[in-house]
Amino acid sequence: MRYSAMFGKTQKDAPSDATLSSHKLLHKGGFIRESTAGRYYMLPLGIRVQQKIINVIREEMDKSGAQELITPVLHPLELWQETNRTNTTGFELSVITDRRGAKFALGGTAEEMMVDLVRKFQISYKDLPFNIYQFSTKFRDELRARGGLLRVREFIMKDAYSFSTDEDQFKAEYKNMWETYLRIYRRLGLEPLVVEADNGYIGGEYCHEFQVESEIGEGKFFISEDGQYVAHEDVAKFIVEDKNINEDLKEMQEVEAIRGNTMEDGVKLHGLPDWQQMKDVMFTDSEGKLYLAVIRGDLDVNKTKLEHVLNKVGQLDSATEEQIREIGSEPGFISPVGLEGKVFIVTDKSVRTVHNFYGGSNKKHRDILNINIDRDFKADLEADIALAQNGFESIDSHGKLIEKRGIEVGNIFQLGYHYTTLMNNSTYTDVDGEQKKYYMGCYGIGVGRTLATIVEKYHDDKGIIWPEEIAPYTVHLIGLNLEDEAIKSKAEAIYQVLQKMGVEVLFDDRTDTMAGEKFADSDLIGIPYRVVVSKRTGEGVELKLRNQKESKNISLEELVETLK
RNA sequence: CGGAGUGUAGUUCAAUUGGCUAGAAUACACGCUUUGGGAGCGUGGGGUUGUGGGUUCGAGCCCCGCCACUCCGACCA
Repeated sequence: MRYSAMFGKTQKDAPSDATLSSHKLLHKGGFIRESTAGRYYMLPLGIRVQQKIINVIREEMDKSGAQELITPVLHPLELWQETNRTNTTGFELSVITDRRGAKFALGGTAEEMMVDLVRKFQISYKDLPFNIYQFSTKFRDELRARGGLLRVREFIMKDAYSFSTDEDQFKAEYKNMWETYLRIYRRLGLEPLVVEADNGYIGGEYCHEFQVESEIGEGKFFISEDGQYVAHEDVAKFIVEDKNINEDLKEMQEVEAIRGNTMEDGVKLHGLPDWQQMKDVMFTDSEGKLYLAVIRGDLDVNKTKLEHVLNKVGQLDSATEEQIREIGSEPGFISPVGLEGKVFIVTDKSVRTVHNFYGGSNKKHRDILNINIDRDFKADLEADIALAQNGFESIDSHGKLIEKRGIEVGNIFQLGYHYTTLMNNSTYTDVDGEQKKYYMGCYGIGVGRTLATIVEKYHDDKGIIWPEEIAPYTVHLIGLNLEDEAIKSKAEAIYQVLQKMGVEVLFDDRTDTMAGEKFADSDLIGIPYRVVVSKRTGEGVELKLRNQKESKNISLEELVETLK
């Protein structure tokens, strides 16, 4: 490709609102251009990188035994109604209506479509297991797009769906995908951590995220000191040590408490440790039913865990002050004592590590001292609903938990019978002639996000440093002094030779551009091999690798040998 | 959805208290010059100041509505 003919040139300035390196560099380098929030044009340079990433994923997926196909972008809305996901998805479904009035969802994920496709066939147990996947544009009406390509509203995703007879057969495929993903990311120059995570609206019981460690990442997770336990904040487990559990139970006592509504206010007023305070957080579901989460004062409630133990995934919100007052309590002074029967009380296991809690009384400016579970109130449910924090002790003696941030570049989900239970006729014929439900899994990789993550990891202050496997071109050939016919024809000749060899070359053939500008562009674009032809290079050329400082002069033969 | 903020040339930004034909840099086009780290000179094109209304002799600037975008949070991969 001749630079002079390429659509989409480099640019000195990045948009003023771009904050991330990947966003700035991809914009300046001429890889992407903004359309509206969270939607991007992918320019010729960007497409080449994207295509190479896709090819790596495709090769490894095919090697794993998965089979590529494609589903329509418009999903009949009835399918989403069948699984009751028109309301429960985390992202807003975009729905359009055709001229006959038929409604379609713009696909954000394709479980329903794949199950619907599979049930159109007469599948026997002999056909199982299989794994089908696609690359397609996904639509997610994110509340807030951000960070260049990292969180967008339209993006290409590789999504795979496995169908198995049972959990055992599925687990083999889950492991297969796990290993396939690690191979894919290794080829892309990424080393993600595999993090236990929450299934969210996708459904199913367990899943893993592939997180590339990064300060700009949105996902928070924990890794144990020995590296054996890696879990997302939503699901991370930890040991809650006993506090004053040997102290005798004292008599409950209501006292005046002129204080503010925060935990600190309580600590200050009573002069007692924060862990002895009872923290009470009120939640409501979509029907207005109230749930009181009770936890030790030094811990926080993990809403995801709470939703799971209540079987209300994605359905809980903080209760409003009005709702709290309606049941006879008071914001900032909530207590489980006296609320039994009025709300559903869930206590964290940490409530059993402390005696003689202090906390609110459901009355403004009145607190209760020496609250004890069982004696003074009863929980409707006891569970682990606590949020992990940096430095907490991990379970199973893996050491302390270390907090990390990461970019989630992919995930693998166990779906089990979730979709095949909700969708009619999604069955295969087993050996005994019975119709049985499929055991499913799904596996996603965000292509654009992966691309941006690679840039986040591979760049310097001058530009991108693409790993060779996915660089838009292998060689950036720079011609200087091109007004000199001899030099010009030599550069042209090298361009032809490399192309004939099958080497992908971007040839900076501009005659009206300063040398410095060409070098700056080449650093910005980040192609691995920079080859300069000029009056200085004589019979040979100058070769410099983008990831190295030194350049060297070599002969044409050596160049050909290097790039073979 | 809550809080904060911003919309002026393709881009980055100016424009005094509300006052003359809305400027500069960069990018783009042409000419000259120049070719090892974003060079120089000259000329030129490029704006319904997001949008609709209002106040005013006069609005880029003040007021109101709407739209878009950004940041923080909530939400979510």
